Amino acid sequence: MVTMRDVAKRVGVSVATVSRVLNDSGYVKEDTRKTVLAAIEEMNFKPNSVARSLFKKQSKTIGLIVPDINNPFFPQLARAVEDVTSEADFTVFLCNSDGKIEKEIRYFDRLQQKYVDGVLVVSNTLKPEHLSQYHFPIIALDRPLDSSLPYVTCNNYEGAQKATRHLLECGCGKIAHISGPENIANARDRLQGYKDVVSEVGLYDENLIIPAEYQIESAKRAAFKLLTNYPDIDGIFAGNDVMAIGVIKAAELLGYKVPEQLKVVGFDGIEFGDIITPELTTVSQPVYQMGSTAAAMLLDLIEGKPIHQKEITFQVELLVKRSTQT
Amino acid sequence: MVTMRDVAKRVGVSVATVSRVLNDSGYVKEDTRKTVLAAIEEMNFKPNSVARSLFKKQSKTIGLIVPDINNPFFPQLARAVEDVTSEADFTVFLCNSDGKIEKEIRYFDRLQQKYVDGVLVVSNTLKPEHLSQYHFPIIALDRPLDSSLPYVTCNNYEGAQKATRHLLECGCGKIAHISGPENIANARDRLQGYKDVVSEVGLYDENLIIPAEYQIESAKRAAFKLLTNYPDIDGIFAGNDVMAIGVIKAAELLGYKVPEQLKVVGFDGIEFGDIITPELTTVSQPVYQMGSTAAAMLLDLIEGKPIHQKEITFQVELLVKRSTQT
DNA sequence: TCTATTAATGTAACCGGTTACACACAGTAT
DNA sequence: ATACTGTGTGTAACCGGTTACATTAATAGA
Repeated sequence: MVTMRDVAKRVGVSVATVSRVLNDSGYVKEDTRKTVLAAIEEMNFKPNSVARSLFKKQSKTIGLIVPDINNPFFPQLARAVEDVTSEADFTVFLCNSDGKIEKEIRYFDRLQQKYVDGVLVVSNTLKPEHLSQYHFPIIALDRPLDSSLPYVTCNNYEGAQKATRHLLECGCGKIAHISGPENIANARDRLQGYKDVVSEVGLYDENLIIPAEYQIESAKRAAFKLLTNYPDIDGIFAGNDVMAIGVIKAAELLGYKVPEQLKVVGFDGIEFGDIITPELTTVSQPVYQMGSTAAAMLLDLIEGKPIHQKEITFQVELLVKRSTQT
Repeated sequence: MVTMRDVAKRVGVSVATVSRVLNDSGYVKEDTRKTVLAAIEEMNFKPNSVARSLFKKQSKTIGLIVPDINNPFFPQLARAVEDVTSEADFTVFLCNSDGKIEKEIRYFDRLQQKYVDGVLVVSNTLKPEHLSQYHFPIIALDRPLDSSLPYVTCNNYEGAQKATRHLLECGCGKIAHISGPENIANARDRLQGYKDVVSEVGLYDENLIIPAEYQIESAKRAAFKLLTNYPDIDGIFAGNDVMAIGVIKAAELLGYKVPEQLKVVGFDGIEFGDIITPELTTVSQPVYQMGSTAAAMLLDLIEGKPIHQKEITFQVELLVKRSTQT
């Protein structure tokens, strides 16, 4: 590997001069600059970022911690984050925590040891006391961690209301909800949005709410149970799209016609909602935008820029498709 | 940040001794070891991996370059890679190249500057002459790059044959193929597998082959064209699952009943093949296993272990579902 | 003419682990 | 008593950029 000293020796200047050329700092005579640049080119010298990191205590690197990149929501997010940070010459460490706090902490430690400049994290479990020891900016994504930490999320409560109202408007009289895991904030918000709307019109019934795991199979089982116990259910709001797909699968198996006999709404707006038959009505989050906004915010924090807004909540949009057509 | 010197000072030993304790190297008296360990614990000292990297010229870090993490094939791969390497205390840089060679090279340069210990890359464009300047192990994933480079892939040719033969066995007499981009090796292999089988039984017709982009919309258009020009097509083998979904969507719009009038087979075995109606018959690749194998191989290369096999080809499996039911 | 000031460059310490080498001392073989 | 081996520890150079500080020359201002 060619080092700065090699370049300096070749040109006959000191390493300081080469460094100055490289960083456009201090005074360098135009002639010298050109010679140095030529030598750098010729010798194919690439500065060693590890050495630089060591001295500067920053690495042009960020960490992205998600529960599982396999969950269709996260690749979009990861892509957005990578696009924005890569543009600013940063590189992204990808970490899968499975939502387990030990893994999250292990990753945080590792990332700190590698001098990451900041971390974006999707977590339900981390508390301020875990995070206080890390001296780099942290932004929570999708799920707020703590009021002291900046976060980017979407309006889950309102989205759930929109979904539930839409089912009412479609003429549904018995609307069930398959909710996400209770320890996930957005699942609680969505549940609350549903509850408030059905209560408003006097349709609240706690037996029509079943929690599941944000996964197809688990939602399928939940839907089975619901539809078996209450065959007259005519609308189901699922806590996310993946679960809504499970609902449609279950309904199909039980001989329900969607949307004629049963209408289904999901949440997230993942791409695959469109491939199921019938296409899925859903509350769509601007996932890419959420990721890119969070990433841009993190870069600002890293550069020490003031943050205009510590908490950003994106609005969601109801996309009406076949699964709720009247 | 607590440094080794802080710990050394506190205990009253030299940094060398602390380092020996940390690395279990050289001689350290049992008493000393305990005192040092206690101080490390108490002071919450975490060794700085950047400093270590600088000296050791390796970073416990690898790069993973994929075209686009949004493509449903890659999250699984990424997850496998991260699982295996994380276990060995490595961290993964995620890079999205969009299949563009400039981006790929930019990432390679960046990764080299960060002293990555190795790279896993999915690419169609990189040539040995681009790669020769990088002095860390590289493994090609999914698509072989060059005979000199180790790679992990699956038997695309045979898989395509299986798919096509299956359509024949289902009684199809006019079988079309929507192929992937010509510059992608696996697309060429799949095309060839198809061609060879239809030729064998005298059904080859070049008009029944249309190239598309490994994407839903593009495949939808291709299927439209095929079915419009040749309404008696009764079987379509799509180059991947995403395209197969496009085919089913197109068939639906044109009023074809799948599988009664038209049978469809995909390739890849992505999870979402099961959510479409009818569920998709596909040639399934062991994606997770491919990723974990490649990662394990890379770790071996990094540790200087001999590689038993430079080229690993996984067998694929035909999963028969509703979309080809007779 | 003498002192500031700016331009241009070099020297060396620094970031924080790692390790070659030196040294000291114990125990053992000769 | 001498030489040798094994144990335990410290000193300082090293990895490769960065930058505070020093130095020198040249130009400007008094």
